[in-house]
Amino acid sequence: MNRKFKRTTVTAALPYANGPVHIGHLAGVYVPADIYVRYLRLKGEEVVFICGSDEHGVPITIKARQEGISPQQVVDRYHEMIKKSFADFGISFSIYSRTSSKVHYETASAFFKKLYEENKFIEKTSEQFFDTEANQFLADRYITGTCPHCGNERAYGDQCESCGTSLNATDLINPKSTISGSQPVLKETLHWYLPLDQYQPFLNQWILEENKNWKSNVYGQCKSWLDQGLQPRAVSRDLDWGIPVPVDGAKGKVLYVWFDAPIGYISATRELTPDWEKYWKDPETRLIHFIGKDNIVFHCIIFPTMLKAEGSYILPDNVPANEFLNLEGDKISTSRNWAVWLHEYLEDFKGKEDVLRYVLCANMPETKDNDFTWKDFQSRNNSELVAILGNFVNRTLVLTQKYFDNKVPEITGLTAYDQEVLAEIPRIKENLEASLDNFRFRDALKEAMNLARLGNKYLADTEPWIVIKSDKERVKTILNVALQITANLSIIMEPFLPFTIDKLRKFINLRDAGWNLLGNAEILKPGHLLNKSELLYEKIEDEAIEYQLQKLARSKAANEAAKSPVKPGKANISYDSFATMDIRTGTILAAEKVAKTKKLLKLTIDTGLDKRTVVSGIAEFFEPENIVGKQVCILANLEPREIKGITSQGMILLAEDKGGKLVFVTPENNVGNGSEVK
RNA sequence: GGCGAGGUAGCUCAGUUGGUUAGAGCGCAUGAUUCAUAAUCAUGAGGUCUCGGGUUCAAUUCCCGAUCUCGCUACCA
Repeated sequence: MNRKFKRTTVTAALPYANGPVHIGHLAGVYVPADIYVRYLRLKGEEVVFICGSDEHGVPITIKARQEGISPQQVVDRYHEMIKKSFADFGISFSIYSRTSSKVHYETASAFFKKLYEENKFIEKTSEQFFDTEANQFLADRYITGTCPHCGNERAYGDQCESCGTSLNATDLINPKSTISGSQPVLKETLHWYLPLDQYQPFLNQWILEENKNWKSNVYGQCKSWLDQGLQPRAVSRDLDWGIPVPVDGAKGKVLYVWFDAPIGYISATRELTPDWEKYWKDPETRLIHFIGKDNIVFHCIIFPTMLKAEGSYILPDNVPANEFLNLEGDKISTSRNWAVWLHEYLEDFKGKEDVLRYVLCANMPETKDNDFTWKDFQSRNNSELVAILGNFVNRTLVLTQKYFDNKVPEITGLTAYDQEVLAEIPRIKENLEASLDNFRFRDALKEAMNLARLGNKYLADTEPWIVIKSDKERVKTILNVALQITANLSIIMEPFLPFTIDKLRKFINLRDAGWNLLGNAEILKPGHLLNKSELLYEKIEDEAIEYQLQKLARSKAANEAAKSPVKPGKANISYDSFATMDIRTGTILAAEKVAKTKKLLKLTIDTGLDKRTVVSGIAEFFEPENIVGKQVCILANLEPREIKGITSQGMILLAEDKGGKLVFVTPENNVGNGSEVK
């Protein structure tokens, strides 16, 4: 669109190598990126399409530990799996690399080193848990202990999975290292921080002023971050899985995964070509990042800041982030196995790569979250791909076979209507280009389908199967026009449906048709011999859809089953430890919502001992006016704690059901306030 | 709670720099047609543009408030 650029570098978000790829990833990132890249290539533009596996970070080390294998084995497995399924699905990367590659280690190290040597980082020490037996610092996830909120003894350092509370590792009672089982100690550790705050003026200018044309979801999200004010962010971690910090005395420290991952785009380009610098440093190169909305802050704020700090790189021209795709009304979830996995789809629907590409493009979450349903998948296949595109092509080819021995007939004279129809093609091309140039993929696809609709209408209007009885000469022209439409379809559909177009090109015996031919009414010359044709698409029957729905139903059932078991009991304690808890009955005298919170109620409780204030996270389940006067149980000798500026003295006892719903533990009959519960 | 995005036909989504009859595809109804995978083509029904205020000659479009959905973020003793 913007003519000042000579070439384009397109990146697609690096998939995280701890699981396979699903339709959400595809619809959000890889399908649009691939369409865009194929479009540019067809136009003869210079473009590289960069992607690879993101293989560092704590979740991969945890998965490795759980399975008793090395992190490298985990990423090897998923890297191969992801790479293969992308290739089978026709995502046409120039290179699909990985962040555990040697080139990436060198690139990321050098990048860090340059910023370090030019004093672009700030250094800070902080206290973190350290395992003296294993001799290493512990990520929050590697620490378990007793949750100070619910008493669950197996809470993690970042979150208690029993009560859902997010924690700091230092909050845990009796913290334990999951590596050695020993009690970790707090120890000072040094880390490097990227001072994003120093780049705020630059970012404000660059994003808010110079890139107002970014998609509204992207621009809005950036503005929100910038308005809140940016903070320095650590770019290193104490971990043994990752790229070592290339600084003396930084033993046991690696680059934080979000720092090394985007550099992976650069590394992959280096791996692809010695001439990589022109794709990253030439101001005449246009850099485009395709990502999902969860990645906006990294690609619009952090990575550009890194590039800016480094100094020799260009910045992204656009970051067309998509929203999320839901599945049958529910959020896609890897852990809940609520997903359509690409590798499973390719098995279940062999030869139907383009059907999924089509459906995901037609229903792409461009401006808001969208829903994928199998019924919609079936309907788009049967009533659009089969009935409109496949059908038109088949009608045209079958008629040509029947009447003209599969040779392109000559034009014996174009009517005004013929000319009108042919003149539509350049108009469709123009509309489609305007859409694709602005990353409106759904519109573009619809426009491309309009050409097939035009073809069907043309045949219906000219009725060659009737005219053939009286005027074969006229039918020559009609089928010539229909064949030119078919040839044009084979160009305009190529970015969207590459597998289909492969087949179609063979049928019409046409090789190497570039974008510049699109709109041309003489692509197929008279006398040109066509090949034998087959159907481009077949109907998808109810059984296949039913099978997929049952598969999902099984996932759902498995999730329910996993949720139901009552949590395992805790270890025995002595009566004495129980007796240390002073649990009393009390009456709620007053209740009000704590301002600016979603869950908190400020309660005034008559405990018999005194009247005190307790803050409780129950606002989602109770209306303040409905609970005044209610008698409850309260843990009265819990250490007071300040919450949102209010000192909370004690804890109200509640029972929580499977769904997380809370109910009060209330004496069966009203008893005096201050009665002991034992 | 703060911030961001969104709430438009049965379904999935466009759109309106405020202006007479608000669009597309699918689905549905009726008709035409049979070259084609019962596919196609034409016509039609279907919308208080989430709700309530305000600005205006005029609001679905601008402003304010409410409400619901999604995301980021705070919070949960």
